[in-house]
Amino acid sequence: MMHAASSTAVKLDQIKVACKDCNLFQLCLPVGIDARELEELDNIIKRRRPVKRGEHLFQVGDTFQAIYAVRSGSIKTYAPTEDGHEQVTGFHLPGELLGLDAINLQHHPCAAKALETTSVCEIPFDRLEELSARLPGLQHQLLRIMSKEILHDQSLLMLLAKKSAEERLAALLLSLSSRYQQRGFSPTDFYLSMSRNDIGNYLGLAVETVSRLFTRFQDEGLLNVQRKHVCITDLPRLRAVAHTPNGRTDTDNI
Amino acid sequence: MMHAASSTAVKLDQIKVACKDCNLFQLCLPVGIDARELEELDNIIKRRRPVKRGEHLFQVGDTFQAIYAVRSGSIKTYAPTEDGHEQVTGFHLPGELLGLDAINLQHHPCAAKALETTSVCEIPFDRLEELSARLPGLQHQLLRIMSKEILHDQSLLMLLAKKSAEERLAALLLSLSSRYQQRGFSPTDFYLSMSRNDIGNYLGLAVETVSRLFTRFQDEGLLNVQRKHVCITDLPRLRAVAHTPNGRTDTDNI
DNA sequence: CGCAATATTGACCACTCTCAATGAGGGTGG
DNA sequence: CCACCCTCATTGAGAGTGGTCAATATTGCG
Repeated sequence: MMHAASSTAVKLDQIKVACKDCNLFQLCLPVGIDARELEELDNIIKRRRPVKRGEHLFQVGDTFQAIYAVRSGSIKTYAPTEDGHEQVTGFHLPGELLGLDAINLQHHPCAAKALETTSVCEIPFDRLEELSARLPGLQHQLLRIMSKEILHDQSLLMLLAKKSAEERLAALLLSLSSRYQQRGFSPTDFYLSMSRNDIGNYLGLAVETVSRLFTRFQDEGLLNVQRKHVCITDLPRLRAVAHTPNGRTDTDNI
Repeated sequence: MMHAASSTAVKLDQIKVACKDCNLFQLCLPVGIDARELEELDNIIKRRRPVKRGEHLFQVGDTFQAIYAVRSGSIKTYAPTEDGHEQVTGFHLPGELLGLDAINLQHHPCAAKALETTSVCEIPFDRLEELSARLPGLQHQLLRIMSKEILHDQSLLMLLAKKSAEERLAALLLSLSSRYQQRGFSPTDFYLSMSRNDIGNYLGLAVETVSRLFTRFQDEGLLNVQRKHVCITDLPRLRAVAHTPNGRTDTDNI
């Protein structure tokens, strides 16, 4: 009995760790999902072999089968525009989900490419849907997550519609900072896995503008930047530049 | 019996009509929801007294209780920005839902104001969630709708990040055109219920720019515009200006 | 080591914003 | 019914942010 109990405890713990590792806590933690339910959720999650830099997790038009959670590394999603160019729609760091935009049409409207060696969890969507029909808590979380995604996009809209180049880049840096911090990494010292091109594309700016802004920020003593390595030296002043009131803000969603 | 059958038929028909009227077909039609389920859905929908021009359906920060479907009229949603201004996040025409961005935080991140006398259906969200846990078809539709919303926002992102003022306004007009057409109204002849200010705000442009573009489009023979009344006279060429390949496009989502 | 891709920096210019004035509706009250 | 006002829309002139083009520097990779 003792043994059994212990074994169960270990098992549950492993599940929690795996789940956390997959960063699916956002799927299960916030509202009550009990141990059995957590295990059911864990059962449908597949681990995939790591995706190498430049490889695609999925391509535009691929039929939709699963959503993905980044475990480590980073992914960029981008969509082709009518005029043949592409628009970067997001950078996905550990703990973040991607693929939710494919549910409606059952195929991926954007492609997902690894910015570095990246490991992800794959969550078959039909099984998730099935499961969430049985677990109200899970259904609720799923809806919350999708709502959060909508909110995120809306805050990006604001950024693009109203903010200057300076404010946009500052906001992106603050967003990365806060997202890294949430995952236990340094909020002031991190590597940009994406190119200047990706950043410019994402923020609706020319590469040259992004480059100039990085040097300007550095000249103004806000940060040190050396190629892909960024070290924010004056977070409060960077927040001022972004015009986001200090403390936790919408930038969490950028 | 005859009587009973007839009565049932009428009842179902009424439900369908009401449902269509509420434009909740998107919630139930596309995938199989049977008559009984349709009735259950219909039962939780509330009709509200019409909202007059300038009145709010909800305010920023209001606790989230329901999502809304526009039956007739039009609604604009807008969010306050940090610097005290506001950002218009969407125009909602008959048949379109609003409030999905409030699910995550349980309060409305944006306000909804009627642009004209507008009637809406109110769908209490807790009851919808409850119902969709029992009806897999409904759950699926709900997720699809939210995914569609995400897709919509992403196409807007592209608009704001990459397109010129000209392309933006053309895209908005085409979007309105196609949405009116879907509802059985003329795709070339309609009233703009929103002000130039709202349009500019939404598209990330100054009012003056919007105004100048309207006159330019008119001078170029693309449309006639007189205050709020727009008559598109050269749809193909307007599409060319928007740089959206002809036929049905993403603009449905703008 | 050399090529290719990515970043940085500079000069110039265009698009769009800002500021300012005028014009057009729409409602209210005299 | 008209005068008035207030909001909204239009139009013009000037300025500035950010884009484009081009050259150079740096890094990574075969």
